[in-house]
Amino acid sequence: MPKRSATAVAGTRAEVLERAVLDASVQGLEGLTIGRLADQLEMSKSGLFGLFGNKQSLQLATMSAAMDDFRREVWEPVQEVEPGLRRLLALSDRWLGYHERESLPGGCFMTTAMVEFDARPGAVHDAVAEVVRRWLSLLEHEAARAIEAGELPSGTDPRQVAFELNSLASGASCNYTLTKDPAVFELAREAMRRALAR
Amino acid sequence: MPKRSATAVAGTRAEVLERAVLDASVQGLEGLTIGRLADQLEMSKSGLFGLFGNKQSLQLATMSAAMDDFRREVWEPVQEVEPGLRRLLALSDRWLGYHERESLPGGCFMTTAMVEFDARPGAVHDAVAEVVRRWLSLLEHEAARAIEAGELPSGTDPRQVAFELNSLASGASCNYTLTKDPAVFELAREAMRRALAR
DNA sequence: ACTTTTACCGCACGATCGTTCGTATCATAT
DNA sequence: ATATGATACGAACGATCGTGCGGTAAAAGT
Repeated sequence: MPKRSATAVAGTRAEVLERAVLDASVQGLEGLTIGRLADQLEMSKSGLFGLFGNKQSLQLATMSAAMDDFRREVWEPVQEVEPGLRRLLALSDRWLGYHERESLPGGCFMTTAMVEFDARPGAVHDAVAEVVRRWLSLLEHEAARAIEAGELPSGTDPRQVAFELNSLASGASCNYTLTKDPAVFELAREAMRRALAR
Repeated sequence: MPKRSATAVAGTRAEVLERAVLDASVQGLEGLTIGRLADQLEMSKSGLFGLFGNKQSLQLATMSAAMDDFRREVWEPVQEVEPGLRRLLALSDRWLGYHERESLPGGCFMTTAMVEFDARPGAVHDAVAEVVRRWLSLLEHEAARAIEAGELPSGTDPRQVAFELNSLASGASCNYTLTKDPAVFELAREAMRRALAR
């Protein structure tokens, strides 16, 4: 006797992924375990397994879900701010806020996945690399608009801006998760402001 | 029949830890496996296990060994540079150089351990937190000397400097390990110089 | 009303994990 | 020469991992 109707499939998948994102942010994508996940959701291992086919697909889907959440919570809200410097400032603030309110118990998901798979070949590595590349591209693009508009000195390297903002936000998140000292967010806010005020 | 004399015990331990550091930089401290380590070193699982008593001790010893290497390769060489700004600049350069020459296949060990254990309670978490705290303290102390000497504007927050340098170096290492694009080190060098030239 | 598909389950598999135990060999001290 | 402690070994343990198989009940299609 199935616990859910056929029309609730997508619902089940979403529930699993929601839980998986929380789990993986703490234990890592490799530390994700089908058995533990099934226990937490009070469903069978094989049932959960069948939803994804293999662990790697679960890992990829989990990362995808985490990225969706990040995009929804951080990127999309600042799309109403005018492009360029203003948007980068708003983004920095919202980005840090996302980590500050502990949206994920294990801190920045992208950083966790990146550090975990940066030196391991495979499909997950490639997916992580692509996600990071795209995110940095977005930041670069926005920085480029700010430069065009004269809001940043001409000659500024957009990659430079993107790298600095990303490193600072990532560093803040890790540091906070480790120490639970919210003061790092003020340090990061200040540093990101300075990176955007040359 | 033992393969090594009793006086070579410390040598065996050192060999194991050397290998463990390389392994853990890629697989993480949790991904470290006694069996795999034993295979690589062509010794028995139980023999290797006995050297440490339990896995957690192996993890702690491995991190300690990695930190020793980092201190030897990065921190100690710049002790001959005069304290303050000059030393911070030399440190930044040497720090990035350490990662640039791929001293560890998995990139920055401290970052790997930090991201892996930041949200998991236990002895390893506490050890990582202590290592990070001490490293940031060193950076802060050096920044404070630079401020005293007037090499950085008075009113500068040493914690701010330490946080920025650490985030940038860490970000550069992760990014490089993921993409193998050495250009990120130039971005990091530039950013660290700017963080030290206010 | 009957078939097919979907969604899930229980069970079991081989592999690998950390760990324990008993034992054999060497270095050293007596 | 003998006893002792350190070092490393092989074998085995219970647990847990990802995964495959066969079945069952509900939903969907006809």
